[in-house]
Amino acid sequence: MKTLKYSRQRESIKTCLMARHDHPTADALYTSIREEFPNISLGTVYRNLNLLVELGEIQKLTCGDGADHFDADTSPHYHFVCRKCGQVYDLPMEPMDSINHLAQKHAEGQVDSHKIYFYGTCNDCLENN
Amino acid sequence: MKTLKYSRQRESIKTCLMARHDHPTADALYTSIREEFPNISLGTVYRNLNLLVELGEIQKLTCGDGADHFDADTSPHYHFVCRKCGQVYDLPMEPMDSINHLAQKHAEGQVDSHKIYFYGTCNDCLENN
DNA sequence: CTAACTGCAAAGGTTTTGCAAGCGC
DNA sequence: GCGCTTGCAAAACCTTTGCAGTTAG
Repeated sequence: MKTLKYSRQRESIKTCLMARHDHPTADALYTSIREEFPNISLGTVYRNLNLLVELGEIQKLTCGDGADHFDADTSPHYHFVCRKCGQVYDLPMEPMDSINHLAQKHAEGQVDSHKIYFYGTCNDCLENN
Repeated sequence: MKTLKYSRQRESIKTCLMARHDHPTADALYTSIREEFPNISLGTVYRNLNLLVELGEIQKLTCGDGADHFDADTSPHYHFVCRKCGQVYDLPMEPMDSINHLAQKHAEGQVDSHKIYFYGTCNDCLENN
């Protein structure tokens, strides 16, 4: 077990992610952070995001558009992904705790968690046709 | 709209995928197909897999382990992903058709479909500790 | 003959990693 | 000072693409 040390970069990455609600990719976050730390490297952003995911302080979203997205909200909730623009939205609906047990009955193993992604077209893309 | 032409390679890719139930990655499928077509290229495998996905004949699974997996079963069903070995299993549970409507009430857009991935440890990995 | 398809190889995009220097404790 | 962290750059990895040759209709 390795001991964590404070780092201004990690602090900033977490703060910045908590302040946004658009579930940025590592690269988008990197662009933001560079306003405060012009010399930070993309490798550092990735290393810290992975570290924060391991610590359970943030979560990684793999919604199928190529790059992973990150979310500072680790409470159970679901996401809506626009297939046109790729934007990822929080979905303020009740988490379905019971479906882990439902899945458990049919799974060939121990079920711990689940993720749900809803797909469709967001209002912005519907309007701008 | 472009017209499709028959190709032995595409035929073989689909047949091979239908015969397996382990949701292979493009590369794993490529290795299999090479037994029948030693000269097939990975690019051809990707091109045809994407084509088959567009046609709705197979589906792509993005479960978060880096590479996409493919599934010849396009009927609505869910998947169980082992976090230890990365194996993807079919989950023979009832599809929850109603949750699209549930999500629709809270979504900032038009919801078309959803995917659910359950995560945990598969029996093989539990046994081999 | 024409347009779709192929193999090959190169390029593209995302993420990880090795290394020497820097910094927290 | 020790060891975690950083910046940089290279590498690894997965997927797409350009091209010239092949094949189905």
